[in-house]
Amino acid sequence: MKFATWNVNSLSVRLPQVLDWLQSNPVDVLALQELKLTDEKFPVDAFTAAGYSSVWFGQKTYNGVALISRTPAAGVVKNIPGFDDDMSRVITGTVHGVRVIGAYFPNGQAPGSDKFEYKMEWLTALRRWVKEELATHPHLVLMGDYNITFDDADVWDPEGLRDTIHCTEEERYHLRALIALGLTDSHRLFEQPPRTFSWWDYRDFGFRRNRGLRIDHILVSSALKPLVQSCEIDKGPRKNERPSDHAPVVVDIAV
DNA sequence: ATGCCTCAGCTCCTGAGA
Repeated sequence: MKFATWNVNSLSVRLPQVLDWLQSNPVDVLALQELKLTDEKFPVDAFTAAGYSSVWFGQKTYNGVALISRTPAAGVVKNIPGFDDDMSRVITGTVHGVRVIGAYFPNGQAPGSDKFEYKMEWLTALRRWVKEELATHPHLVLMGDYNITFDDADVWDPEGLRDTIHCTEEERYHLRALIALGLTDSHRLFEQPPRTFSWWDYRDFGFRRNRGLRIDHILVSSALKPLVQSCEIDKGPRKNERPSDHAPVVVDIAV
């Protein structure tokens, strides 16, 4: 099975690109983030016509997540149970026995800000939710836009960006705490080219200069780890006209 | 230069993203 995650930065704008990409990359599950549309505007018919089932959790202007899958997702849960949140950031469902959590982690803006504090609380709540889900679903994939880099290798300018948002020790602590639940970063299971990123700033020719960050991740449970065949970041869509600032990440798991 | 793009919306500027 192939699993992919893609922050599309407005599904209304990016729908044709998503459909094109799915046609060339017929993955089994695609997690989308930053839909930036309300539930009634979700283009369910377009995905149905493309042979995909959809579950979604939209929001006006900001956030919004979805799971697009070849076979319908079961046991769908929206956001983090027990964590009061007015933003639509998480959608969970089971596809072919694999529990899939698609998540749009908070940006956090800047260390010390209210939004950073919210990010920390959200990360603590997410970890509890993932731990609960792992207890009943040994086959689990946690994927999405994490808005956190693991270490310097994920950052185009580690010195210049040290301790800035996405690169702080506090954020990385939470990322390691997710790993400590028994999850593995599928990207690092394989030899990867240096300076491999998943996001590039729209400004200042960020993509052309490969000034990016690796902040979109696919973490897999310990039962899935030995079954992971590949993990690739597809820079193709970033070369489109009017691209998302993020590229899709794709993992192939023999399950 | 708290900017440089891009997107949404109470749209001709502002907030947010990362």
